Amino acid sequence: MDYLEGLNPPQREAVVNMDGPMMIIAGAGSGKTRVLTYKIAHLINNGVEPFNILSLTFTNKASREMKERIVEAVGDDAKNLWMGTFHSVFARILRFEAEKLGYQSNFTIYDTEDAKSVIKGVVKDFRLDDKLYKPNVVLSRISSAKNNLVSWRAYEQNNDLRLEDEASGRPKIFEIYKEYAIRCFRANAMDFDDLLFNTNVLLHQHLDVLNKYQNKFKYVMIDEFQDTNISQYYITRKLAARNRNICVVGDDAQSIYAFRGANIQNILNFEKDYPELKVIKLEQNYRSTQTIVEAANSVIAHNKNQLEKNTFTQNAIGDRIEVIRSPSDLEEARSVAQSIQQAIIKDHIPASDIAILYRTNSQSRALEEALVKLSIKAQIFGGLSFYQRKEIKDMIAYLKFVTNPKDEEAFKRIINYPKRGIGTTTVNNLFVKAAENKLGIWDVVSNIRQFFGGRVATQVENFANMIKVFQMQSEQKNAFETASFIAKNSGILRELYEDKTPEGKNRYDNLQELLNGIQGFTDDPEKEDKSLVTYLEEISLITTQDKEDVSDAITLMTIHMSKGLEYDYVYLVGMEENLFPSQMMLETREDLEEERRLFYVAITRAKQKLYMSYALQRYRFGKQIMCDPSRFIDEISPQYISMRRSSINEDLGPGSVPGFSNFRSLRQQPSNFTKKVVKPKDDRPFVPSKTDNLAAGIKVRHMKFGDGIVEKLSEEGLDRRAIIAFEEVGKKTLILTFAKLMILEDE
DNA sequence: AGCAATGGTCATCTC
DNA sequence: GACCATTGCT
Repeated sequence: MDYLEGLNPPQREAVVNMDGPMMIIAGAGSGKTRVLTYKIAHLINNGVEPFNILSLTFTNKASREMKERIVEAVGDDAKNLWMGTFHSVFARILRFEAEKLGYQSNFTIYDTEDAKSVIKGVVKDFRLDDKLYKPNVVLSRISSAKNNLVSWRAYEQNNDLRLEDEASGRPKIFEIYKEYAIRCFRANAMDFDDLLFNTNVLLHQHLDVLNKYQNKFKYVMIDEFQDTNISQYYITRKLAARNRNICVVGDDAQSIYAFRGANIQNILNFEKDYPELKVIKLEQNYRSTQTIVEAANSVIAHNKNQLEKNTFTQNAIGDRIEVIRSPSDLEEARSVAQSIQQAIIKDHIPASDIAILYRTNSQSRALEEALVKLSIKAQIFGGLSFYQRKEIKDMIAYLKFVTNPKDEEAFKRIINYPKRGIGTTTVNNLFVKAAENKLGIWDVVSNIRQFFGGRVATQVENFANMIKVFQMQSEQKNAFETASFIAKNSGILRELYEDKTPEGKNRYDNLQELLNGIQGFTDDPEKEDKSLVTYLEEISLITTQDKEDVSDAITLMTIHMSKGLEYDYVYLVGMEENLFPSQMMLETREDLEEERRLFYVAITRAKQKLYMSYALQRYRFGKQIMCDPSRFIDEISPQYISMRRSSINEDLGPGSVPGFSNFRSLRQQPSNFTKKVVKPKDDRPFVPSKTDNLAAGIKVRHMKFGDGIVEKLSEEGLDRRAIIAFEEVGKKTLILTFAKLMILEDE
């Protein structure tokens, strides 16, 4: 078949071997998405029914794109594939089977904010010290328990965990876990971890269900296997137990999600679980230049724990990695922005092929401002997502409460928003009454006269009646009609409309945008299930990468988010000790190795050119602090790096760069540089001159381009530029803040 | 009840 | 610098 022609031998082997367990170790840029796509297409071509194939990916976007490509290859049948993220696929299955676990199929999904709010409530009700039992800490403890399949009952009986908690001064965690679980269940709600945990419970306790899905999923594929946790691994192992047609794809060098329970051991366990395992290594990188691939290899070699593999490329050698040093974070942002402007203008790189990557979201701000100054369009991923904004969460809380009136978090958001005179005291009384009578909050609210009288009862009754109308609407109308009705009649729309401040205007627009989004969902002919519940599920499980790309803009995101993506030019900023590697990852070897894998991921995003940048001082936590360059820069073999400074006025002397040893070394220079390096005509040492007095007609020398004559000077925005006619490489426009030029005075 | 102002605390990454 | 929780005032 012709689609096999374009594959290299290991890729082809991965595609044509259909049956039995397989592990594909796929280095960065080795074409694994292609392999996975072809493999599924190949299965379908060979008679496997699409609805017998389960394929788990990392983002919804990835799965959507993959599905589209398979549809193109084998036809509409492929739409029946089960494809999606772990969370979305198993949420779907849990809805079918919810009753078996005592949930209702309209259960809501609690996001992290909801979860923390529940925990806050528990800590308060238990009269525990909220300085000690911070929601973040408690939640991550509970989360990692669930990801390791430790129920609250098991937690209670687990001495090791209890001792750890005692050692950290938080002996009551297990009680909070228990109460948290009870409250979520009472609210008919599952948090992210529950979606996986409960799937495990389902497959474990209900043999009929297990049988059903084992028969259904004759082939199971998992992408980004290195990022799966125990809970996810057990699910797939159980599902594949009958047919043993399980194919996992991953790269241990790119495992960067240990903090959310990912277990790199899964890859090693895999060989134990399936002795007949076929292992295929995709080692040829089709993405990046040789310099980038080898630089990345030289970095990852510092890690002890890794599978043996040898990634290589036949691509051109390419430019060295340029390291930019700046006096401060603001200067850094400016230099990077200028360099990007140059890349767009001079190298004709489309903005959409350029990305700035950083370790923490907070770094985006300075960069964004610098880019705006040069009018470079940028799209920033991460930070507060659309669905996390207050006005959006409020509206969604209405939708959630209407579909699931047990949802206590949604209730708390909407009971007094917009203001209807039901304050915290009243709300607390309602909850107390519910607890006393062992009822849900809605049971009390919807029958308020049985419990309260007076003004309170009137207000609450009005609220309950309103919700009842909404519920009736939702039974008769589609998601969009229901949502618009609620927006109008709850008073949210008016509330936001009347706020004439710019922020208020913005919130109003956001709400309209949300309604548009819901309409888009209802009108989408591809969607078979248009219920509100499905809509809510979809937006709860959205991944940050699912956002559609804005064309014509450069991309700013964290390194974590960039996994799986690629760009021609990549700027990796904030290469400083305590920032990257993060100071929180310095304590153990495992942490540092994970951080190094993150660095590896960052490097391997670049196709053509990679810049790294660091600042000598930076604002952090409201203070200006001094920074040292990241140790990671030193871990790249020096022959792949070249060094420059953002400002030519800085003192230039060997050894003036702390922690940076060999930047001047020209040894082992790659031979077929894509950009030609011009040899100077004499052997005078290259010393950059100040360019203040530069004028047309002056002869200058450039490190890379050789000798030339200044033709014209100009100023654009903040930069001074010079057009220089070089003898060997022709005319170049250089930005003088960057370009290191040596004035040849003897001419 | 509800608002505005103040003060204290805490800073990764994310489904 | 951002997000809370509390306080004090109406």
